[in-house]
Amino acid sequence: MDNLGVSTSRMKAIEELLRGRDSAKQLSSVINGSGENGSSANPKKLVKEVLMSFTKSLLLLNSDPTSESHDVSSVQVWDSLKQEDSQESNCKNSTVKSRRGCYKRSRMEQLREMESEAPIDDGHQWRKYGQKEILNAKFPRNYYRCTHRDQGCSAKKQVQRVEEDPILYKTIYHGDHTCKSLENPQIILDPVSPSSSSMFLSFNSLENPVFNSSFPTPSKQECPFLSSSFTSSVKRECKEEVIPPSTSSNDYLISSDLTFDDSPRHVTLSSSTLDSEYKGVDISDVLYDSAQLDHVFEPFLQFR
DNA sequence: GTAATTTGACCTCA
DNA sequence: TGAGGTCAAATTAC
Repeated sequence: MDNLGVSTSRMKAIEELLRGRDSAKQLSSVINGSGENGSSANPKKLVKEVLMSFTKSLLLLNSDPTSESHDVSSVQVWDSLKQEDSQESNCKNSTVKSRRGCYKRSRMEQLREMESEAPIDDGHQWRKYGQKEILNAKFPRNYYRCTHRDQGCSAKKQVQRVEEDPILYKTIYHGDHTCKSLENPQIILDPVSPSSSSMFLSFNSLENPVFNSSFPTPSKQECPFLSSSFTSSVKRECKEEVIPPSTSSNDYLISSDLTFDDSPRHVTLSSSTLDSEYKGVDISDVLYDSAQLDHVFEPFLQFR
């Protein structure tokens, strides 16, 4: 696609990301104790700036209807916009038993198609209701529907590994969420601290080995501070496909209430959302040098 | 005990 | 007619 039609929202988002990257670099310098650029900046302030940058960028991208970057970690293709087929199945009046298999086939419904390097966590809760071997396809197709179907939410999705590139997962969304589970699926606020600017970031572990090695895909017990939707989805997908942790993306909930202990090299997680045993995790290895930061930001900025 | 997943059967539609 | 989508009982996980 060409970039001529880049919207102002996207340009602003990119500006925000660049600003965030600068702040992250400064933060990196502070953590490394290099103090270059004469940066005596307050690390707390820098963290807030980085988080603010991500938040603003994601808001901008999500509010931009022309943006293809609703999910910055994936390639999204608005496959087709079709009218919802209002035709109700004529099975409505039949008994529960005889209604088996009665469904609206997605002939004219709205669908979105996207590919990502790991099963996408879009912030919504999904329940798997089927798996099907597809003719001439190496991998089965998995069928999910919104957990809040009882609230009338008809959103569904199909997930299937891409044959040509098994690292990729193709996700097709059918219908929109009418449930209130999340109004903005790309930005997940930490339910424990709703006032915080916590947000959900997706880092590609293949492109960012530092994340991969530092953060193997955790279970919920192992990492209770991670978004529950993240851990549940990863757990489910891994169980189905036995995805080794090294091939799944690592999505982490970054909380804004990071604090710093006396040593500038040690960044300590002391979020209220952490269980005591996870407080004191040293993430300085993650934010070690600015070269790695560039690597982290690279996928976000490639849309320029 | 409850919720989620698995899987074979069933149904629709091209 | 068969591929694909869904149902729902059985099973598993928490």
